[in-house]
Amino acid sequence: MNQIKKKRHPLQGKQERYIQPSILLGLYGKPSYGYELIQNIQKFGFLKGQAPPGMIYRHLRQIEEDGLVLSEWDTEGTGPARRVYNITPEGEEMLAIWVEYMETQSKNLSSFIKQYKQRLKESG
Amino acid sequence: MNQIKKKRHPLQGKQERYIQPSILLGLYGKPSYGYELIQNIQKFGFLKGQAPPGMIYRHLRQIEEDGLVLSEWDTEGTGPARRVYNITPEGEEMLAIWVEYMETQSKNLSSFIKQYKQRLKESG
DNA sequence: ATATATATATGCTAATAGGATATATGTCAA
DNA sequence: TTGACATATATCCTATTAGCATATATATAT
Repeated sequence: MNQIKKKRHPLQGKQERYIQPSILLGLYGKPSYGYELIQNIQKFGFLKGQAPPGMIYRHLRQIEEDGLVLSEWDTEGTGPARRVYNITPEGEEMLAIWVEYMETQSKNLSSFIKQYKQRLKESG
Repeated sequence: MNQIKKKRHPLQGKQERYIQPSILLGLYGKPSYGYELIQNIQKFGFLKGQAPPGMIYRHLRQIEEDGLVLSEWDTEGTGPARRVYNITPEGEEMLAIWVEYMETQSKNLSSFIKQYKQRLKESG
């Protein structure tokens, strides 16, 4: 009966998974659709395993509502119809903002790790 | 009436703020207490401005329940009594796990940024 | 006396994630 | 030709977390 504890475990809980910028970068330069993005987005490494479909589709509809992407049905080709997304100029701006933020995070993380190792050495 | 939109804005919404590892590193090698940690934790750069007190105290009690820290009241000295926290061995282990995770995130972020800049150059 | 800094704590609401599940279409093999 | 499977999108419910306000109390400075 330690599921309760496990649920509270920080590294099993909510982590920054960068789903929105991953979707935007996945669409940058090349239109795509939910199912394909699910396969591609995990390559960025922020998700362990496959991206949960429900969340990807929710994100896609949300960012379309926010004007970051535009979709249209693609009934051509094989298989079920696909809702194909294109990034908008607003979406590209948002991606740039995300990248700025990620650069800051990356620097903060490096600095944090450095400080940790310093203190580890001192106490070791 | 665009508060609704603003609330949904990703970079104004939930970001990874690394409060738990920041508290743990803040206690690593040196006991401290809530009010002091609030001042110190912002130096890591993950929070814009001051850390929200309510969240810090909630985190502290949570991680004590999880066995990562131990507290005792310090009624000596000036001002109101302080609940002084010490990190436990379990807390140090958890911090090490956090740092591992943060190293991974840092690498993923660098890689993401690199891919973004590559595609920007191609389309530019 | 009273305003301010120090110090901890709780309550309420909104946002997000997790996970299951529903629905539908086309392909392929027995 | 039917049943299994891959493709593809979408929604529902609950648990977790964040955001923010506020309560409470003590010491210090004016």
